Formats: sequence, C-alpha cells, structure tokens
Amino acid sequence: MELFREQGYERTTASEIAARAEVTERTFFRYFPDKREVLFEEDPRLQPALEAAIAEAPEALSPLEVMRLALGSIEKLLEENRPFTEPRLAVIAASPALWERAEAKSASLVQLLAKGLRQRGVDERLALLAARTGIAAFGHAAQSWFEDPSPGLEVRLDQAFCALRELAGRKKG
Amino acid sequence: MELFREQGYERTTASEIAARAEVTERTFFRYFPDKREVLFEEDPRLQPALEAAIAEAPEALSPLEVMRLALGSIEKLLEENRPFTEPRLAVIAASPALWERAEAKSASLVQLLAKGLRQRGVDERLALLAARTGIAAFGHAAQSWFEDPSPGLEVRLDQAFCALRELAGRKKG
DNA sequence: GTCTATAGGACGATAGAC
DNA sequence: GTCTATCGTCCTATAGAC
Repeated sequence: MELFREQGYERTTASEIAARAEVTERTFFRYFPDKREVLFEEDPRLQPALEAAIAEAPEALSPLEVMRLALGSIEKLLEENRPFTEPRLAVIAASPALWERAEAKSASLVQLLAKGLRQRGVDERLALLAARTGIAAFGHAAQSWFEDPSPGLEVRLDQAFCALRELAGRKKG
Repeated sequence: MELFREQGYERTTASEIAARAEVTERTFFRYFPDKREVLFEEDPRLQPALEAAIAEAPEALSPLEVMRLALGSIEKLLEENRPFTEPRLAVIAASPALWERAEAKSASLVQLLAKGLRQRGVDERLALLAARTGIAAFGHAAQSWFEDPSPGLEVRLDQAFCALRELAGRKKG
C-alpha cells in the first residue's frame, strides 16, 4: 500500500513490492498467484460466514430474503475490515486492471451465494437471479454505508431491498 | 478461433495468432490492446442501440421497465451474432482469465445502462441498482434463450422479469 | 507533403517451469 | 532460487493513400 500510494499501482513492480517486504520476487509470487491479488486478500471468515448464514436461514424465507439476511450478517466483519478496505478501494479505482479483478471477485461472490441457495433446493437459474439481485442491492447499500457509516449496514440493506421492491413492483413510473 | 479450438487459449501465443493472420505480432497488438480482447470484439451497433432504446423509452416507464424494453430491443442483433457468440463462449468458459474479462465487460454494460437511466433523470444510485437488476434478469433470460432459441428473447425476458417480481414481491417463500 | 498502417528491433515486467 | 517464455510497450523506419 505504501508503494501504491507513492507511485500508483502500474508504476510499482512486483520486484519493488517484494523488496519492500524483504522477500524475493519469487516468494512474492508464491504468496500471491499474480500481482493484482495483493489487493484482494479477503477476510477468511467472510465466505464461511455467508455460507453458514444461508444454510441456517429459516425455511420459510424467500430466496431474496435469504440474501438480505446473509448479507446483513457480515456487517461486523465488514466494519472490522473497513480501515483496510477503504484505502484499497482508492487504489483499485485508479487502475482498470484492478477494477476488472474487482468485478471478477464480485462475480465469484455471486456464485457462492447462488450455490448456497441451490443447496436449499432453489432452482439453479432462479438461484443465480436471486444472488445477482441480492448483490445489486448490497452494492446499493454498501455505497451509502461507506459514505456515511452512522446508520448501520442493516438499515441500508433494508432501504436497498425496499427500493428494489418498488422498482420491481410498480407497473408505472 | 481455429488456434483456440485446436490448442486452447492459454496454449496459443499472440505470436501464433499474428502468424496465422499474416501480420506481425506488433500489428496484432495495434489492433487489440491485449490478447484477451480478440475474443470480445462486439457488434458496434450494440451500444448505440441500447442507448437509443433507453433515451426513447416512454416517459411513464419505471427504470426497470426501461431496462426490460432496452434489453428486448437488441434481440435481432444478438440473433445475428449468435453464430459467432456461441463458439466464443465455449473458449471463454475454459479460461479463468477470459471469464474475468467477460465479467468486466458485463460490468461495463451495467455502467452504460445506468448512464442511460441517469440521463432520464433517475437518481444515480437507483440507476445503478436498476441496471444491475436488469442485467441479472437479462442473464436469466439469455441463458434459457441460448439453450433453446425457439421462444424469442422477448418472451424469456418477460419470464425473467416476472420471476424477479415474484422474488422481490412476496414476503414469504 | 501529410497522414496512417505495418514492420522491426529492443526491452521491462509478469509469471511459469524446473 | 534460477532460468526462461510470453505479454505488451517504446521508438524508429518504411510503404502506401489521399
């Protein structure tokens, strides 16, 4: 992060990062499959938390309600990680290559959520639709939450899913 | 495509592609900013068609209805391109690097749609939510349409948006 | 003559093989 | 840890279009 802030992501070589970390370049690539990944290490508790939340959600909930519940359940984790996440986002936003990787990560998350829904017996295609929609709502919520964290993520999520319901529901603008 | 099918994407070098196309490697990179892009050239009519459809949609439509209309309007274009799209998808699915690029392209499309909505006066964040949701529905529709093209894309889209409404609307599964 | 497209050589960085 | 292939960029030169 020091190097990236000083000279930007593209202008920083893997070799420089390795040197700053006092390891060899080869060791760097043993820890990270490629250069971009240094910026995308995620909390190892995140995926299990989501999987558990989906698996343990009440039977009666609709797929989208499961998404709402699962995404709300990681608020504390995200809150904890915020100090690290925020500066990363600034670096990521400045580089197309990193933006691309970020989109891929988001898509992987969608796959994870969809898998969880399928294991609850949701039809494959519907699971994907619900997962994508859930992430769309999460993006809506997370964005406003990052700008102003005072109302919790849960509140933002409720607002997002409410907006979604309005979007989908009304037959006229 | 010949080379990719023979030996796969990763095992094919830019140099080989250039040779097969009877240009030099340098010329190849003048046409395509990077190796992946050869597989993602899109119909130049696609983006303008979407932009126009959004801009010209009736005032009364809700943001999501505008998405439904715009995405339905490109059916003929997609139909035309299907012979090229289908083999490409097979290659893309086989390579993580290409899958990543595909996700990035999808994200760009979301940005395009959101921009169109914003120009209709839709709030920035709501536009993004509607665009993401619209693309989620489109994915649902396109998948079943690719498996069996006989009922048109329009019908599939209606089914997808209907499924979405059910997902969002009902309070119980 | 100017503008654009291709060619060519050299080179740095990423990342894989061993 | 060493070695090397591949990607992708920079710079310059040449050939053709207008």
